[in-house]
Amino acid sequence: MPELPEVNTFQRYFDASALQQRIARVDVHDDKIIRNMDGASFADRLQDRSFTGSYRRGKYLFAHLDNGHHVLLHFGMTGDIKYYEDPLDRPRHERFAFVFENGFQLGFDDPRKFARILYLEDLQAYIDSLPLGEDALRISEADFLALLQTKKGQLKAFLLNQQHLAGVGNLYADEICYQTRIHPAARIEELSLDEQKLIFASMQQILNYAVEKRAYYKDYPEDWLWQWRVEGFVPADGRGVVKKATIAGRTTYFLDGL
DNA sequence: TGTGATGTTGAATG
DNA sequence: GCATTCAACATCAC
Repeated sequence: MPELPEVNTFQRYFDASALQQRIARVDVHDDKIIRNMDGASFADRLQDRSFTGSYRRGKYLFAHLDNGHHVLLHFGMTGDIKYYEDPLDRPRHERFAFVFENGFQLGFDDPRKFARILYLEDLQAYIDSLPLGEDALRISEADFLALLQTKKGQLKAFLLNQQHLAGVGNLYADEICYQTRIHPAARIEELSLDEQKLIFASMQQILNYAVEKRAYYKDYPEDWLWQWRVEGFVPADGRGVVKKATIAGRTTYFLDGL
């Protein structure tokens, strides 16, 4: 699930549950997703610390610690967090959990283990090392248009590239193409200025709406592609037919025959 | 049983 | 240096 709106929802959940509490210990069941140290070291670094805030950029959530360091939570394809007290509520694929002194814990669940957890002493150095583009909901229209001028290639590849723009993933990229009625394989160097502005406006509208709905997709409008990712679907305006193909290396549902 | 899945990275190629 | 393609990562669900 985790694209920008989902990670935004995780952030709100994290802020509402995990801040300003002493971490009594960290239980690490599987340290595969902790990428820059082993589980014991990670637990050692976090013990007796507390989280004081968080910062999200794209799909990256940085948890701020009271010593000025950060913990990166990147959810990969299947990451999730759950705050609970009863051990019976432990997520099935919990890889580690921050155990707070109030008896509750924040478990990090991740069946596929594609998540990336890092203990960071220098947040900015890490972001610079990626490098990570501006957040898709914080970039200005002027900067977005200027960025587009410097790139070429397929629209969907651009939207998915986190170095250019951070936060849009496979499903929201398809949603943007669907709602703008611009083909995901369109070459960005051939888009008109109006089309470029339309993409920006649509991206803002879609991501803001999803954030507002806390990424609860069942509340998404019927005229979104979201629940119609099925070949053969014809939108209400009768423009095109939904087709499935691989574009920019990812499974893509798009309107064919525009 | 085989296939594909909301992400990222690194290697190879053009 | 860019853009593109593909394999790899690991597990589950259909």
